[in-house]
Amino acid sequence: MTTGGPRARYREQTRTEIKEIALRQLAEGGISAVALTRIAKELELSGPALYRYFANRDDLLGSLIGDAYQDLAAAIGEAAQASAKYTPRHRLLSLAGAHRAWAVAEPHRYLMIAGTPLPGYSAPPETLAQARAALGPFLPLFASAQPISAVLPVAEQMDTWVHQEPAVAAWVAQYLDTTDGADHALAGAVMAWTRIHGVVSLEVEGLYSGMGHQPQTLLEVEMNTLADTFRLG
Amino acid sequence: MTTGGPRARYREQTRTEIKEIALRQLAEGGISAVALTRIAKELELSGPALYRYFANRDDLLGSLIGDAYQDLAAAIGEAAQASAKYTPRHRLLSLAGAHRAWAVAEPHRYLMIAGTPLPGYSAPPETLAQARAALGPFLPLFASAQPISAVLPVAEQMDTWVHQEPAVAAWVAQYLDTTDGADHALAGAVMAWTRIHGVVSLEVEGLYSGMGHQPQTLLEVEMNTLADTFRLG
DNA sequence: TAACCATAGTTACAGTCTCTAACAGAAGCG
DNA sequence: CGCTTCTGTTAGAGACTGTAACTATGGTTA
Repeated sequence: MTTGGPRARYREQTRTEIKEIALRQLAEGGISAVALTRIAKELELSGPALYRYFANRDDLLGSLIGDAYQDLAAAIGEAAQASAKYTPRHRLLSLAGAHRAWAVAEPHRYLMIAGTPLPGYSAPPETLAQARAALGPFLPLFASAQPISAVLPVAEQMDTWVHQEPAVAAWVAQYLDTTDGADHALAGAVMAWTRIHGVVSLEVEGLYSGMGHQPQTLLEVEMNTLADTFRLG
Repeated sequence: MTTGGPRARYREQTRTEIKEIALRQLAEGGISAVALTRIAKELELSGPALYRYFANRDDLLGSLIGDAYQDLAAAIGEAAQASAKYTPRHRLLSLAGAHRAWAVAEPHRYLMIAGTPLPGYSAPPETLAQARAALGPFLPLFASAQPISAVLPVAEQMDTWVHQEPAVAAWVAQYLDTTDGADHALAGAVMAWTRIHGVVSLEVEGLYSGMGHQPQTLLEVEMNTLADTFRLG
């Protein structure tokens, strides 16, 4: 679609080069280490030239955030494919493990999407879709679940949500054959996401340092107890 | 202790004035909005004067982080006192609610301690103690718990931890009369902390926006299921 | 009381960074 | 071939952190 002339091609290539250097800076020094001037220097360009490719620094970071979301969603999607034939409980552990593995491998990118939001940055509408792409593979695991009654308050809120917003219903329909059990599926997905984020963000932020447990083990326990709560097989 | 002459008093007062302005900047624009030059301008001082009071920007932020930890720990401690006579399950909900209430009331301060770590900032040793002060009140709730077997992997890791590090044993002893059940207590506290962080950080970071549930409800469900897992009364 | 000196403040400046303005050259397109 | 658009340049404004060198002041002490 954007395959215009050779000019558009060159433009796209320069954009990716810029992003590659930005990713390296991100990996080395965190988000605040991403500096347009130093990227320009490395490309042997002069500072303002970069503004031909990204409107400003937030635009560049937003692009990185979008890529990161997509990568994470892809990693989870692959795990979902690979584990499709196993039990829901097994698949839940698999998806959670894939989520954590990605985050641990790319801590700064994970923090960019799951950590403190940028000061003035407001996520573009696509972000919502990308977040839902990452969450979607969790839905089928809980579709036919029979959660214990303690979960009902959340399931009820999910029920009204899916009935009020057609976009949500459409999203759920992508991952579920029937819309039956959408409330349980959404409740399970949100709770899984929440617990995974709890374990993984504390690990990646280094707040578990000096504590005597392995995040991997904790994550497995969290997912197993969640599977119990939803009475997964 | 630091009550030296009048000079030390004035110094301390200026430090708190600086921190007050910094807190306002933090509340208004997040951590990146805390700027020494603008603090100086507001105090009608010239920029470099502030370096008499804080070695550098990280030093100032570190001081704010320490205060925030202490405030959060105090809020949780108060909730523990106020709910001391109730059931462990009720107390767990109470402590979690206090944690969340503090975070929602002071989102930027919460993100400062629980969010993306500062680039070059490495927490001073006191931070560990402060984190443990916030976690301590959770310990007694789980001291005599009989968790389901799924939790055992974590409890075992906690057991070796408390046996290997005397500092941890001492910390646990502050909140538990007996060191019996320290493994369950630590496992429960860490899991509670993890789940609370999961819910609250997603809420504060705005990642729940556009989702059809109330964080408060979700937090209660998370704590109730945790209480189930530990078979709390 | 007078001298002293640590402290709190100053200006000047170096260096980094974002981003705008004005302009120059070159590649593509009709 | 000429026009236009895109890509790049230099110059510079403005915000920020942090250092260096210097000055004034007020508490402490002989």
